[in-house]
Amino acid sequence: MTGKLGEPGSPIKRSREGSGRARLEEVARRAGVSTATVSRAFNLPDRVSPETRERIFSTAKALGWVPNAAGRALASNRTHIAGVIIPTLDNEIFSHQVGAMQRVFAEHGLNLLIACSNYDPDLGFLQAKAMIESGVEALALAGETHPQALYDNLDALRIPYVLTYAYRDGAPHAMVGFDNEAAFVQITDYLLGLGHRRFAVVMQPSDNNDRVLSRLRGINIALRNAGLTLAPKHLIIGKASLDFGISSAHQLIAEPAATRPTAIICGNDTLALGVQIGLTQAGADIPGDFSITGFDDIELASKLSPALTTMFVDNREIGTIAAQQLVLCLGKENAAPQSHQVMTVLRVRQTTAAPA
Amino acid sequence: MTGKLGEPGSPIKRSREGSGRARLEEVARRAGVSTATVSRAFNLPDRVSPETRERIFSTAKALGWVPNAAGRALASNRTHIAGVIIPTLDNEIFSHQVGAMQRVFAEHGLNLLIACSNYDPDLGFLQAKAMIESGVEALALAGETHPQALYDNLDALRIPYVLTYAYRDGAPHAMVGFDNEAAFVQITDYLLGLGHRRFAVVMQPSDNNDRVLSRLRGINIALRNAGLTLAPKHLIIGKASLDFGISSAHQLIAEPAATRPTAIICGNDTLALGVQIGLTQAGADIPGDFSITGFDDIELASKLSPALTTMFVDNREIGTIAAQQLVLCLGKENAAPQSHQVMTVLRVRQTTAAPA
DNA sequence: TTGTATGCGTTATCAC
DNA sequence: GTGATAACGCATACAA
Repeated sequence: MTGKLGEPGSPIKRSREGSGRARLEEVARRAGVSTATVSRAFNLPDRVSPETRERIFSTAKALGWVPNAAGRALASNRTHIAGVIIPTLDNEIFSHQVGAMQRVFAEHGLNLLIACSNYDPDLGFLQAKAMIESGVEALALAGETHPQALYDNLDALRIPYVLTYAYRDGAPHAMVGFDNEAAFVQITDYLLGLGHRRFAVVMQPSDNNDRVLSRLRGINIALRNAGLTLAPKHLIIGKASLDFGISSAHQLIAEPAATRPTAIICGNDTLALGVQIGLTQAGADIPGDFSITGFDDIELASKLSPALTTMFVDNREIGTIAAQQLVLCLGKENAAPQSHQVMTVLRVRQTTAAPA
Repeated sequence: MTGKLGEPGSPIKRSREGSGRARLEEVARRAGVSTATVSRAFNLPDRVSPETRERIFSTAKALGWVPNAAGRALASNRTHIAGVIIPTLDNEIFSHQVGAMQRVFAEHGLNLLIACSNYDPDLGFLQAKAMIESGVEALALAGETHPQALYDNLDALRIPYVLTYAYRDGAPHAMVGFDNEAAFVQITDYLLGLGHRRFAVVMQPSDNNDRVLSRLRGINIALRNAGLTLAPKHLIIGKASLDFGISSAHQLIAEPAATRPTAIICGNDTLALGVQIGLTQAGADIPGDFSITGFDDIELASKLSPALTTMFVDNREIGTIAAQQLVLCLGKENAAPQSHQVMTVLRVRQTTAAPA
């Protein structure tokens, strides 16, 4: 039934449907070598004589043979697939991270599966399960808020993983990111240093979002250290869109000048730009009447007038390092990915000044 | 050697390293059923009695068993993996498309591989090959400019594919997108209708980019029909960044007012915003001195002052439809994906007016 | 350097 | 409804 006596013309009787594509075995038969040699020709070319190697390559090409992923994965116990789960691709923060990861993985012969959790940890868990069933060898997850069962599954299956966009000393998992809390302490301290005493915060929703919670914590810590607290009505939470920034601005400027905040800390540059647009529409002067800070430092932040004071985060570096850590783990047995803290940079521009 | 007599305690002697994870066979042994029944319990639950089914589920859970992707794929001849290749994730145009695709694929139990070609068709071909070797069942490719060998490979392997972000009547491949040429004819005609006669174009590079070539063609056709031509120095090509838009603006405003263009057609909203910023910096009045058009209608376009006249493109719809077409093909044998034209909408706002 | 034989973990066929 | 068993396509230990 096997190999060497089979005439090329007689199709082997099959009890099941195959893929219908050429198999390595057929390449071997036509090249007059064994299947082992064909396999070696592609995977360990040095151990095959140049002549037979070339013969194998050309007959494979003539047949249009492509190694079957499943067969290869089953025999070699490697899928060459990694995965990443992020909240959404609509935020350039994450698309930049994913783009950088994909590049690193591709350089190491790994394909990248991607899925979005839509800020829902349970959906993220489902996506991760689906990826595991597709045989991912490593996984990158945005943020720290994931079901314990996910971590348990990954540990049990010995799938290395890193958490991105966040970093905490002493965290129980490998993290590649920055300290969100410290970053917002820095922003708040900077504004306090300018003399601001009345603050507002325009932030994206904190549900299931450890990064946002850290940021709020950072702001509150810095304010408390200055003997201040954030008035509940000055904590404005909503979708990270220009529109929400604009409407928040209108809400803030409607207050009497005496109690009105003089500094507005925004959760990201989109919100900050929205606030800036809204305040400008209302005739306010920036930074004369209000100081505004953003976060991320998107390209537009430095080009508008007045240019936005914000915190630079290198999301591509986060993606690159996270992927590198995972690639490293796939080399060694039992290697665990290392945490890595990425630095942020406060970029002081024109939307901040001392209060009037 | 097999199953039913093996004591749970005695590890089966293996001549090779396995995955080290629990196998379906062990679930079967512990549940006191055959491997076939375990497989059925998960894949065809109706054909297994409720009691044994539950018993199987619980022992599988207790063992932490996860089906091996390779084994399953090899036996079932399905990987449940689709792929998408785009130029870059740094452009929200594509990240929105990918996000929409991922959602549709996930709803149909398919995981999504992603790769970026960086606007290099050869790199794209390599990425596609890598995906094919990972067993993708279907592929979405941005644009039409791909090596013929790629199309040939996909056809030979019977992997259904669609091209996105472009649409042409009578194209040889399934396409989901819009007619870039017609869209720019429309923009140009609109400006001509306002009375403009001197045009400039600020466009992203056209190398290996059929979409950009179509756009330029559209502009030139519309101008020619009006008896006009674009002066070479008024075709400014460069990276689709704010900075390039700004520098292009400075270049244009440096010309003597008599020969200066009165309308500036930009390849996308980022370039248009850059031009707008650059002209405003230079003290020009918009739309008094210059009319500006963008493309894509990003959120910011309608919020800035003056609001940008641009063309709306629903990239999420493109991604959704492309993925749906591919999913449809995976159902039937020999089904080919269908082309679908997505409509664009000219959104006239404040950056365009009749020339002085 | 090359071939032989076998296992990788699952599904599908067929018989019961 | 269930079990036995043969594929699925490839890689690799081992022998030659």
